[in-house]
Amino acid sequence: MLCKDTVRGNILEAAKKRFVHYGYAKTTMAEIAADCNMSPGNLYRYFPGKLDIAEAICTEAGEHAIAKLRDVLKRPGRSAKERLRDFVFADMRLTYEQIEYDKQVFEMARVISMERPQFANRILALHRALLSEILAAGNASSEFSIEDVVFTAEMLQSATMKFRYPQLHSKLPYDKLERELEGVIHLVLNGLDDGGAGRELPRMPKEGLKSETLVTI
Amino acid sequence: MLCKDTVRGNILEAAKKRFVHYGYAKTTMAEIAADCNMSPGNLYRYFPGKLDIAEAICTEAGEHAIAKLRDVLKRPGRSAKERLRDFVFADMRLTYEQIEYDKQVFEMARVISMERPQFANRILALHRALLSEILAAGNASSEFSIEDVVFTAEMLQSATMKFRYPQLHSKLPYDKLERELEGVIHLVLNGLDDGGAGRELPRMPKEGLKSETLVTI
DNA sequence: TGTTTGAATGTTTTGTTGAATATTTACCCG
DNA sequence: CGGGTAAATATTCAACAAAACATTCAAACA
Repeated sequence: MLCKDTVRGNILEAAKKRFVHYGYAKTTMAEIAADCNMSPGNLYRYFPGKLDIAEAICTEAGEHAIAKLRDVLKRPGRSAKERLRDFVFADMRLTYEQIEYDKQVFEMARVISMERPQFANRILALHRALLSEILAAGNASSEFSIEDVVFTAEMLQSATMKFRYPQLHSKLPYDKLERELEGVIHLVLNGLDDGGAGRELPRMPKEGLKSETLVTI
Repeated sequence: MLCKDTVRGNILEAAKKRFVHYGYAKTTMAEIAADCNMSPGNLYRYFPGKLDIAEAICTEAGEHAIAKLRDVLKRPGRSAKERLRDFVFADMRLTYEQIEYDKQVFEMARVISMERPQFANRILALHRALLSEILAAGNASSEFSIEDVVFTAEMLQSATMKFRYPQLHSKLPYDKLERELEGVIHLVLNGLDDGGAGRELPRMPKEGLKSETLVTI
């Protein structure tokens, strides 16, 4: 959590409250300063600008989410494949809930990834590291025999990107997303040879799905 | 091609020239009409509105692209897996070139998918049908044993969406995209068991790639 | 009667201006 | 000096007027 003891932490706390409640754009530096009993100018002694305050908040939140995902992997007695499924589904649910929960967080995230492309990269790198861990564990248990774990993790991240950036699938409701992720992860885990995505999946009724599988850009 | 003999085809030709050269927004109905030696009002006898002209043009272009992809599948002596690779790579190259080639086409496509969600769905359905053909052929040759071809085609489309909607990967240069598609399609064709994405791929030097695999939203 | 026109209409875009707000700077205090 | 302020400046935003435009329609045409 953001430490309230330091001036810097104090600022972050105050800003976070405002950003989450009123949104990034609707929050002024003057307001944040007032909440901290200081003048607007003084904020610039602690952060280069407004965006950097938001970035610090989001970094903290992102790392917190990664920590949660790490917890998911701690569950004992799961095979590597099961862990991989656990992971991607937990991941999708986390981000989806985050977005649903409030639009303000979403706004912040969008602004930051627009203005600071490197921000998302840092979070993605952490995420990729977890994927690598899963794959490496699968190698260790002889469940997989993956030559280049890091590269494969990158590819997995690529294949499931759609389920982690809800901006990209705005129009798809959660149940359809879940169905797609189920199919994709099955393809990845088993390949096409063993019956494709269709076998042994908990299937949904099919009518009405075809024409709505769209990512509306 | 858009037939220049009919009034309707004439309008489409004129509009296409303007849209491609000046962009959708910067083209006025009056200009299109002037190019066809008619008054603006008369355009509405042939199309409900400006957007419908653009939609007709894009539908034609989309079907043309699908036809090209169909040609790719005609190449003899390829296994089903090879055909699948051929297909997705040709597809990516086609759309990428289209976008690179000029921003105006891109603008049109975006406007249409915003205002006419069903438009993209129709093209996606055609695309999915081709995927189904490939899978069915693979079943016929015993290369695959896919139970539900249509569902699996949907999943494949989902997994490779990123490579077909360049909006989503704006920041990735073509060679990196190709590398990712290579990895993803390998995962899908062979699953994780046989060495993951890393084996037997024409690999690139790895430095500098990690932190740029980002979809900047 | 089937086409075309071009002015009329209402909507969208564009341009402008003043106010809000982010950021900087010069200055104070202990 | 570290820690702060408050006024000065630069940028962004919002409201509103003007212009451009898509669309409509009554009239002309053939």
